[in-house]
Amino acid sequence: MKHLHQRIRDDIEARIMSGEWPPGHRIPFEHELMATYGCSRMTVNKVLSTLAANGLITRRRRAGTVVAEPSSQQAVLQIQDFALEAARAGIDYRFKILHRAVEPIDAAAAQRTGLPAGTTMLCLSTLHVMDDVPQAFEQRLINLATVPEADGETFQDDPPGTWLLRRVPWTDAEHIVRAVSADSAMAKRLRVQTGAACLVLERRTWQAGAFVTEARITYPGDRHQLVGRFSPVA
Amino acid sequence: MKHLHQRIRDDIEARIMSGEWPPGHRIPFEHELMATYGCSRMTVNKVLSTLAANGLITRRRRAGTVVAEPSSQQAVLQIQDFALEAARAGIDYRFKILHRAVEPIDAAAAQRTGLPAGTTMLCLSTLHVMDDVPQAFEQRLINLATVPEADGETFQDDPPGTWLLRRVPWTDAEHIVRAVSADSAMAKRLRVQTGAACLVLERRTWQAGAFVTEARITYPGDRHQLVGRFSPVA
DNA sequence: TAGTGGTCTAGACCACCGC
DNA sequence: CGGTGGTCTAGACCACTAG
Repeated sequence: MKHLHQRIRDDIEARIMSGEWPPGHRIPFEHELMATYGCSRMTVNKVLSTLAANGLITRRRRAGTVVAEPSSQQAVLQIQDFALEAARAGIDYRFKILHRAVEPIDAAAAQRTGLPAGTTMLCLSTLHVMDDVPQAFEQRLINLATVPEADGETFQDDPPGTWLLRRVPWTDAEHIVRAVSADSAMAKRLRVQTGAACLVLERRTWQAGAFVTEARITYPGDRHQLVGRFSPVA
Repeated sequence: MKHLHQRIRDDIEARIMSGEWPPGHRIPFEHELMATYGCSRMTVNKVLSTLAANGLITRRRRAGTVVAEPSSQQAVLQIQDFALEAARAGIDYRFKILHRAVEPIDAAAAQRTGLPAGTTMLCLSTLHVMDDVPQAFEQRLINLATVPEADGETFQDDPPGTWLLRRVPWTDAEHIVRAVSADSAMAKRLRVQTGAACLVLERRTWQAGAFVTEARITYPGDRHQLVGRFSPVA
């Protein structure tokens, strides 16, 4: 192995993963690991801090370090950027803004976003098309109080999601994934049968507590899936 | 602020989040930050390493450190544990193993798991019921080569997923989320109309390269959604 | 090749908290 | 109270790579 802290980390991880050190098992103190691996305390500390940050172990002063209980399951899903995806696959990608308005939000949207009803937002409906096949329908709200420059933006080059991602850093996000049947309007837009199963991804983002945007993206169920790969340890 | 590295990190994060340092902006060198904050290089390095691990900045030797381009979007979804969820809500939860067999896997499963066709696995079909309403149908494969003790397990107290999570640590996982229409058999099991939109979550886990389990969980679309909250910065 | 980040040392002091 | 982890220092050498 190349680096000392890597060797130590791999070693400890292996013991935990193999079950040799089950949840609740006390891990050697830092000074013991120092002696074991013949290194300084900083090196040991870095390893253990990393493992703790990753949730593999729990550390408490005086009590020492123990193997953590397996955490609740999480799924990390990549949400594809259409333009990027298409470019990589050599596929033609286009998007079309079907609707654009600056409107006060309704009561339901107010509740979802935590903003007072009547707050005006930029409302956009966008259809994403690849090789002339509709791939997703996106309904988006953009908070003009947080992103005033969106008002004058024409979204000619980049779709709203990409444009926002490049411009506005976000600090918090909320995601909801659901399955719904397409109503007739959605079916027409996505060119599927009425009642066909669709995947709906809702995503709301905030920047330091200020609401930025909400996107509700509807994918035809037979054309899209969300995929994720995840390791509990970095 | 309490700790020096916290102050430094908050400071840099604030500059990035506010847009003062946009993507691509060169961050001061470590020795410059040392002087700015009057601390040692280790402290600065720890901060920048953390930020890099969180994807906020990109570091390259000789080239220096720059603010990272906003990463591709990710959704982190919590996958609920039925028993836990139900207990918290004071709802009755039960599960029923509908099918159990040790069988060689078919070609499709072999491809998904990366194992040779014909490998024998424990195959379980479980229905999850809350207050007498079916909430999910789970089809699971368990690799007996990795988890031999599953063979003798009756799954009387805990459903297979919970049992596995408690016993087998995992190092890698793959998730796929799709929307499908219920066929007649699934509709009957979940007590929905044939053709109703269902959310399907596929999850495959490995332990240090060895396949552990595959779960395909089908939720009625009108009864379930996956929810996640996420912050890009730890 | 020079300058950057990556790693590591051998100390130190402190905050916390279980005994 | 004493031992643990949390943080920090002032150095050092090394690996990588842009110029």
